[in-house]
Amino acid sequence: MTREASILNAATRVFAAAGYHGARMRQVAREAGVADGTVYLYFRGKRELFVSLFERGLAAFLAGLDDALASSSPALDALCAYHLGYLGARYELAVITQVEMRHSDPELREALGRIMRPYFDRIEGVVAGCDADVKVARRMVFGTLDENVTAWVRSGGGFALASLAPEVSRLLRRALGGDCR
Amino acid sequence: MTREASILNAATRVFAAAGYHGARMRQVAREAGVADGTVYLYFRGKRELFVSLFERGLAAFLAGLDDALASSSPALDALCAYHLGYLGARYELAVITQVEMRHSDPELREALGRIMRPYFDRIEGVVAGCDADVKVARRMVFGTLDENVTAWVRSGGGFALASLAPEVSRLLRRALGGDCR
Amino acid sequence: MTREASILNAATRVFAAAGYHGARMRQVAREAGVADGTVYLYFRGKRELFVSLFERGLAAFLAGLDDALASSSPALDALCAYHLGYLGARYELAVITQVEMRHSDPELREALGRIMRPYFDRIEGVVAGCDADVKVARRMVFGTLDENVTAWVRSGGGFALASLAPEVSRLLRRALGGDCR
Amino acid sequence: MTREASILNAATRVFAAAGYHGARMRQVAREAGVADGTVYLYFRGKRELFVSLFERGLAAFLAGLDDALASSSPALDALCAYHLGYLGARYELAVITQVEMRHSDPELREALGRIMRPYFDRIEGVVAGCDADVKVARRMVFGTLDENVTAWVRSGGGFALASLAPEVSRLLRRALGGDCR
DNA sequence: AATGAATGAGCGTTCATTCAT
DNA sequence: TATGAATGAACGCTCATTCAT
Repeated sequence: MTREASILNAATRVFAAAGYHGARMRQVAREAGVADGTVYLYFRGKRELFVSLFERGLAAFLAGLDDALASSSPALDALCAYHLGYLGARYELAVITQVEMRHSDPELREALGRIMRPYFDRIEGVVAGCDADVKVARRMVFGTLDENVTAWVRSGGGFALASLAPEVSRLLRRALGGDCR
Repeated sequence: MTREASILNAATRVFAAAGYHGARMRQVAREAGVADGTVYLYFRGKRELFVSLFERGLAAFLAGLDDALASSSPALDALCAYHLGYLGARYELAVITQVEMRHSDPELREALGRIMRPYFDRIEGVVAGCDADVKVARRMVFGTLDENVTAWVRSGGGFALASLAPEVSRLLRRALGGDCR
Repeated sequence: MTREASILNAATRVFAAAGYHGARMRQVAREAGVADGTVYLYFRGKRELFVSLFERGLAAFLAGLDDALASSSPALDALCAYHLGYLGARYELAVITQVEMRHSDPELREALGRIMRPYFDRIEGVVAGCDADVKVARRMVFGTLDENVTAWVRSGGGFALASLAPEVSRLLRRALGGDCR
Repeated sequence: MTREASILNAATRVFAAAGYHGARMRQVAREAGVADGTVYLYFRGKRELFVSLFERGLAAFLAGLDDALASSSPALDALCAYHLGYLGARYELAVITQVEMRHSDPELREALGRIMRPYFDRIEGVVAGCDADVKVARRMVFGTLDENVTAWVRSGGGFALASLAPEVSRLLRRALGGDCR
């Protein structure tokens, strides 16, 4: 594993456990097995480390999403199953997503918003053509998925997140009208 | 206005403007027109101040909710209109809700979860009897409303939040099945 | 002694012993008998503390200078005796003056230059009317005095600085022409 | 140009621009076109690099001084003209001299003092035999020259330093008595 | 000789909270 | 109750130096 990967792995654990503000760069370094200063050779600072983490997490998520949407239908079902399945298998990533995505630091929030944009676009692509305002529909889809992830995280991962997919997608399909996808 | 109310008002402004971590107790005191130490005569500390704010905000919200649900139907429509109308008229409260509700501090998060519980119960009451898993349905309703509030806050209040209510409730009604309420 | 005075006293010792860059705010606080944060209640930061020190040191110096010039003549002799006598009795102030007055930090240097200006003006007042370019003369007077202080500081205070005054002023008087003051 | 010379050249620029404390070894290496570690093959560390710079600067200065003193008289005039002319043509060297010669780091200061010794000896040789204490006279000569260089550096090189030589040496000659050289 | 990735000690400053008045 | 001066623990980041290659 490269040093950069070690640091990102460590950062995932530390940010998930302590949150952005509670996370200590020293602990990231320690858990990555590098010196404090080494982290700064790979990332400009705490914020860039966090944003990188988020960015790569979403990039990996999106990379798999395309396959999932291509190989299964209806697209909405595939999306729900993928979203819940992906995060349901990555508790720490889910925690980071839930806890930190809505952040009070304006620059950080702006960066995270930018990163999420491509996912929102995919969702809008999926709901386009349904009998629904595309933005409201997108917010419904994302909000519903996200709120279920939140509940799962709040429960400490106490149930199988992926098992919610059928009911979630059934309701969403019904919401968006019978024959849009 | 009592001193306690002054402090809570000031805290609303400060927390909304700067977020929980960015907020300074000194500024709360200053804006409330009291000395630094005085805040601690009314609230145990920063966290309790924030939680109190949140608690009272939700209590007021819930107080009006009952009337709204009683005076209009279907209940789901009333709920959506009320949620979006209430926060759409209280930008700072909406900011606080969105930005800070999912928080990394475990104790704080736990407290906020406890506070939200009664609202979740009302929503579950509204969706009970529908053809849907009650918890998933509740998460869909809240997640959808919440995500629309988030979008509104992100836009800086750039549109009329309440105007989304018809479309939001149309989709939610359809999701939950024709004849549940 | 007020807290502010304690801090300035401590700062004098610490800056003299370690220089600006070597000085530690923690040690200033410790020697002043206050907590780290207390220093920042009285001074905005390290630089302002240093500049304040310098400023007050020069203000006190200038306050006495007027009396000295008024009560003895020729003015040039009075000036030399006062300069060498004053710093000769204040080793730490002399160290700070010598070591730190020409500083590489541009903002700091600018501030120190501004502070010195009034003294330079007095010197120019003393040499005005002599058969000499007033600026060059001022630089000669100050440079000569200053270089003798430097030598004294370099020697660790190993001789009586004030005892140089007669020879210094004799040479300076001769330099500036017989009958200017 | 040898690597060592490249490094010294780069160091001159960097130290002059940023001062000793503001200078970064990395930038010296970068400007010299070598790797960070390479600097340490030629100089033990930052301090030795700075001292070497100073040492060679003064050595070159002194090498020319002998010729100047030999070829022109009176010696004092030659000295002044040479000092002001030399530094007036080497702004960066002048900056380094002014800003850093009186330094708070005790070891560094001691080293710089040792390096200056030969120049002081030459000056004392020039003023020996005058009607003046030789040390006080030397300090007057050096202090006057140095203070004029300081003023020139403070002005950002805004006038011709060498043009001050006639007035400076006129005053110094007068100070030291008519017939010493 | 040369490289440059890695090190890790070190520090100015902030701010929630306390407590003597 | 109210004050606000005082506290002091806590932390992100820098940078001179090292050393395996």
